[in-house]
Amino acid sequence: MVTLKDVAKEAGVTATTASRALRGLSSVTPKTTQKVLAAAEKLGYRMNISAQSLRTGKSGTITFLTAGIDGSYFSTLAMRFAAELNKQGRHMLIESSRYLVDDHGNDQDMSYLFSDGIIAINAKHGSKALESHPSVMLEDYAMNSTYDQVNAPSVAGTRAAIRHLYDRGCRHIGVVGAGIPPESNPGASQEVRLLAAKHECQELGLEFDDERSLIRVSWSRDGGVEAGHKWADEQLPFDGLFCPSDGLALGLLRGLADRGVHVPQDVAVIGFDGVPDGEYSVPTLSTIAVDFAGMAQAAVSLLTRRIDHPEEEHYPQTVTVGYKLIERESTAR
Amino acid sequence: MVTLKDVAKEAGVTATTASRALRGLSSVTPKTTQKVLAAAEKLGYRMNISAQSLRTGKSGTITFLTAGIDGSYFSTLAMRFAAELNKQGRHMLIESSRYLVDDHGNDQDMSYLFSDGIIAINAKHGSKALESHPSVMLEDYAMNSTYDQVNAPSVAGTRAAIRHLYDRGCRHIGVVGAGIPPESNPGASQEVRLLAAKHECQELGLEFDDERSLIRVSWSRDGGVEAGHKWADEQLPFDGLFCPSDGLALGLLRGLADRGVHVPQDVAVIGFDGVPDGEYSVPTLSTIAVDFAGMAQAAVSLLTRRIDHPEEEHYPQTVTVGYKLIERESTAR
DNA sequence: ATGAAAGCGCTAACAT
DNA sequence: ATGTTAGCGCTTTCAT
Repeated sequence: MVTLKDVAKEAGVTATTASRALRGLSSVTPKTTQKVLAAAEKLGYRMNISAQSLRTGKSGTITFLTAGIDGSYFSTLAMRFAAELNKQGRHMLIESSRYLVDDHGNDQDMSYLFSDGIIAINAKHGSKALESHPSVMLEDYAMNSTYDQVNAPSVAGTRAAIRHLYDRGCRHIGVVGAGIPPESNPGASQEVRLLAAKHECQELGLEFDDERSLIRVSWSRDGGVEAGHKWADEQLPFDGLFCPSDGLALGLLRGLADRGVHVPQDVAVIGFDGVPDGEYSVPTLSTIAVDFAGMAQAAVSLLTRRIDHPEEEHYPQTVTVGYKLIERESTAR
Repeated sequence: MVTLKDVAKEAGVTATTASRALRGLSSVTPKTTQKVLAAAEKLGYRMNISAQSLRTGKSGTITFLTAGIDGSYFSTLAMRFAAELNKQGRHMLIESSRYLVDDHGNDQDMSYLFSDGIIAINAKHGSKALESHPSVMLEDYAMNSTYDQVNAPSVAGTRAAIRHLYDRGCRHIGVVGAGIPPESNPGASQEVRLLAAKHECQELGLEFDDERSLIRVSWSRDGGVEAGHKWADEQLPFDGLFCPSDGLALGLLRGLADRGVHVPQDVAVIGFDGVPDGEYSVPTLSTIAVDFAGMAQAAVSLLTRRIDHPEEEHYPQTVTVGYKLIERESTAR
């Protein structure tokens, strides 16, 4: 293994100078720098990140903590973050939170903690990992959080979606998803969007009943399929359906197709997120496209600041990014 | 920051003993181990991975090197690998190779090299990163490779797909994708599958013309859309279409829908990969489902062996995993 | 079964 | 502008 010492010897300087040259510090003569660079190249030198990290206390790595990256939503989001971090010369470590807790809900494996900061989505508060690092929570929505938060525009976006259905002539709007009121919280965005949908319906003077206006299914593509079957089989009275995620909406489209239902003629459908898949579905999916890139930028910049200036006092900040209503076939009528 | 020393002091032992206790070595009294564990817990000790890694020369991390994880194919694959690695107590670092080369094609950022091994997909040979680590190439297909390879069953799977179209009555089979012969190589699997399709067609006694049997489009969902338009607009004579990736197939379905073409009545379509999306498309997509989990297992075990036994001589190995033909609506006729 | 000492490869602080 | 020294936190000899 080629170490800095080897490079230094080859270049006829000490390790310190070699280190400085490699990092491009201006205190080194251009000529010396050249010699060092040439020596490194010649020997095929690769820096030992562990050593650097041990010495400097920084690893240049951020952990993206998520239950999984399967599905377009997570992979699209994860890619945005990777791109944003790479821009800064940092690297992204993806961890599946599902492997990190034991049966008692305690952190199981903590080795990922060597990263400089954590970006977590749908994580529970108070975990040791989050506490001991600069962290940003995505889609958290907790009030008075001690973490920085970066959220999708769930309220504004949902209202825009409902209003869009209304503008397209829908007067009986249904919402697909799990229950509203006290129910448990498998992702806070779900609850927020469901509530916002209710409010907007009421504001538009539409009837909204917690029992009957909701198609209660799981928050997944399969849940969407089930909702589609229900709409047809139980002859639900909705002429417009809001899905608080594109996955749900894409499943719904499939479920309705199973029953020969025509979208948007028989019922209009709109999703939320703006994953690329909605561009290719049959019919194509109208949706609220969230500014994923903006989320990545915001989160990374929040994190970077805390990492680079650990001495500054930290005031938790909440960023809500923008959205764009994308009108496609599923509401074209 | 709580270090091993602090824990040792709290437990009334030395750092050496504390280290041994924490690692569960049998040379430590159960009683001492308990004391150390309790001290660690009490102080909220978290091991410094950089230090451990510097000392042992292992980081417990594998890099998954890919151009991007967008799209179901990559994210599904990446998740399988993350799961497999987590089973072994290792962690997965995802790197986008697109950020790792400068304009001259040289490695740009090499810091990710701190991982113990690399799993690369669609990577070019000979990069420093790959050379200096235990690495496994996915979907490589190069003969006489010096790397371990883990491949999808491109030949067998493709032939099964073509035969399936044939069994469903198709006698004019078209293949969607970029050109066969000398063309450049944006992913070796593409070329292999195209060739296998040609061979199988010929074996079945079907006409296959390099010019006319191929719908030349880019290897992407948009390429699939374009192929669909072409089929309709140019009245191509195919009654069955093979897409060497599900992305292509899903795009094709959309492109055909744009022109009001009915699948499978007007033309049958089959894909390759077996991503979950095909289960929800309209129509649902017949496909060759690759054993992703098997790929992950094989690659990780190959890698693990080399990492844990660096002294063993290395004979590059090629693993080809299995597949399953999944018959869905797009070929149901 | 436990401890003492050395050192992994790097960089920050302090000379010169 | 460059060198010397020390030490980041851990594990691995080698003693005891």
